[in-house]
Amino acid sequence: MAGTRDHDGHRAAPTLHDVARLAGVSIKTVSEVVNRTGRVAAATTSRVDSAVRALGYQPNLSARRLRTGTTGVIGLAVPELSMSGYFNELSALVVRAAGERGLTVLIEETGGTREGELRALRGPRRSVMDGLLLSAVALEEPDVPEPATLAPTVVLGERRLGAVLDHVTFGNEEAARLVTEHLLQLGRRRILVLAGDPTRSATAARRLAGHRRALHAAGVAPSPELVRPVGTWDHAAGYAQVRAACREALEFDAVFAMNDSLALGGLRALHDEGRDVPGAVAVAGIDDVVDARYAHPRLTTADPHREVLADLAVRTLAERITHPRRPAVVHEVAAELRVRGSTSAAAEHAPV
Amino acid sequence: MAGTRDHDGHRAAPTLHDVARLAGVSIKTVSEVVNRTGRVAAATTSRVDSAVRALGYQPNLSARRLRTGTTGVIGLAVPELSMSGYFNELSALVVRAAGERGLTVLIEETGGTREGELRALRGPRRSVMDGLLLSAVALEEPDVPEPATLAPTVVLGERRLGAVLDHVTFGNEEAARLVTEHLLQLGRRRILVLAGDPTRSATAARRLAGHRRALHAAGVAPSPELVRPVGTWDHAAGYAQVRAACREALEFDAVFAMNDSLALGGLRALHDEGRDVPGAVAVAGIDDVVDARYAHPRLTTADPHREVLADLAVRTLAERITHPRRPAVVHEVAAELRVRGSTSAAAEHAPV
DNA sequence: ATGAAAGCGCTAACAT
DNA sequence: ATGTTAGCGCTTTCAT
Repeated sequence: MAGTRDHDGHRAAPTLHDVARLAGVSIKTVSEVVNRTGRVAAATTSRVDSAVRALGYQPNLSARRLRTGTTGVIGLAVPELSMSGYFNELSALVVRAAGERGLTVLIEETGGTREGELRALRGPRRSVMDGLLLSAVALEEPDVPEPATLAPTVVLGERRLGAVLDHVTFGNEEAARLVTEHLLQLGRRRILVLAGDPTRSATAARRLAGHRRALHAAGVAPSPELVRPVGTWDHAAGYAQVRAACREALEFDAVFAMNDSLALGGLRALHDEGRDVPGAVAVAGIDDVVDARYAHPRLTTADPHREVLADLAVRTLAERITHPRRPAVVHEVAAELRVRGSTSAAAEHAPV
Repeated sequence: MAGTRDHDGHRAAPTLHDVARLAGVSIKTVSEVVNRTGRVAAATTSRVDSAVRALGYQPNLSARRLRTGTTGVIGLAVPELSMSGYFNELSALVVRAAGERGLTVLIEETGGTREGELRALRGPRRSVMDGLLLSAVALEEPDVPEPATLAPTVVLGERRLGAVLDHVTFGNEEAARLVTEHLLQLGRRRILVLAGDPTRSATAARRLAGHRRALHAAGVAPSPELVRPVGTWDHAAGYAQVRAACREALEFDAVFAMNDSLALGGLRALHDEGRDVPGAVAVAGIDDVVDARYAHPRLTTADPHREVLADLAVRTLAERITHPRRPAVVHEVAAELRVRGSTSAAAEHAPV
């Protein structure tokens, strides 16, 4: 019989013990066979293997973790898994990249707050994971616990948590600069900015900085009234702000959104207001989300190369897990401008 | 000193023992204080609490699980977390709903294959989770292990895994019927169907059945050439099939896509082909993805009420975890038609 | 009200 | 080549 029944008639999962008894060997031998470690005689191995199959034995990862500190589970903490957009796509890619390395991903939302990020960084959930990928937006350097205390951690996004932790970052400032430069080159001078709060989000701060730098380089004075704050970085916020700007008769000939969701919301608002895109208003975002490529018109944006980023992040974390004492590394992935129909009518009819 | 240093100078996480020593009590007392269980004197409690804070103690969930079989981690196994679309939004909602109940979500991709789903159902990862939410598309009833063997499991999607497991399903057939009826009422008779493989996906089979039922009820004969197979249910596939249909000069006055990603891809293809939507071709999908509401024109679709679904799923699983022996339950969430501009020009200018 | 100790399933010294 | 056993951190009976 596979396993033992508890008083309820419920069957407990078979353990090494059960397998050992069935195969007539010691549990150590079973452990070695299961993990393909140590040298076990071929005959014994196959006997154990069939016992494993007969019982449907599966190692208990909690027990293994308790003993060895390893589970094959890594954590991914993001501000929030909104319905659509960057973190959603990123986590899909992280799950994929992790899966390719035999790792499973535990997803946590931090809400983008200091408390949430601290909870991810040192909360009890850490004890089931081998390492953590943290998309930090609120955490400040002094919050980071003494490195020796910290289990393997890789920070995603702006480098802000000191030189102690590995970082995989994306050129946020560069991306915003590229997009803004592109709009300026098209002759646009009144660029509406859909901007996250730079005091609460490092990403927002970097992107705003890049935008300003491009304006400055082109000799265009920044107009405070063109910067429209958004709380959440989603379609609804982009729609609301652009719609409001139109109603207020604010003059603008371009929209630079800090991400594609905002841009797509803004695009929709412009349709509803009857403004021609890109004729009257050019629109661009950052992220190169899938839906950007299928919008009407297609959305010009900066591609952060999320696949590269996700793969690099998982690889860096895997490295850190196997080599906890190596010095911290920093990887930066460059952004790439994708010009499409929302800024250039010519680009709209190029091949997909 | 917080914790002990290992030979490497690396600091081990503090344990109940460390806290007990610092507070001058036994580890049992500490355990009771940490879990707010049993009656401990107020003075002792506060002494322990400050020791916990001083050391930054965090319970080791692997050890707890080993002892009690509980971690606060649940699994979510989906066919695949594509870049955008249904499962993406669903998992975001599940993570949210789980978070509200203090649960964390371990995400797994099954690839939509029998092996992948079996792996999720009985693989070693189960030993770190309290329960599993399984979006089964390939698994057949006989694959399901004897229920007594199985840890808490709730199946999402079509009811196909017998009466043994809890199911939270969505009215797939109903949804497809609603959408098709709507298109027929508009006078459309040549409906192009972007259809997943009904032999490989139960969802596809149900949706196709609903579509056919609506056709039949309206006395419209189904035309095999109008059913275009798609491998993946994403934008690219929808784009490719609609584009191909146009090039082949296939006549159609509507597109019914089995999900919104396909529909949005198709919509883009129609733009590129210069077909008027909804004038020449009406387009509708299923899922009510965020981007459907911001597409141009806005996409008519069937809303599966994902929030309700996600919440119900998590709640059902939580119930199952606390009451393993209760009889299995089935919940079905009804679909709701959302008429928008992609089928009705009038609807396009209604309030968002 | 608090403490001592067993044992969850596993790995890895240490024995044989 | 295989077996015995300690102990990872925790909860929980059983004593006190």
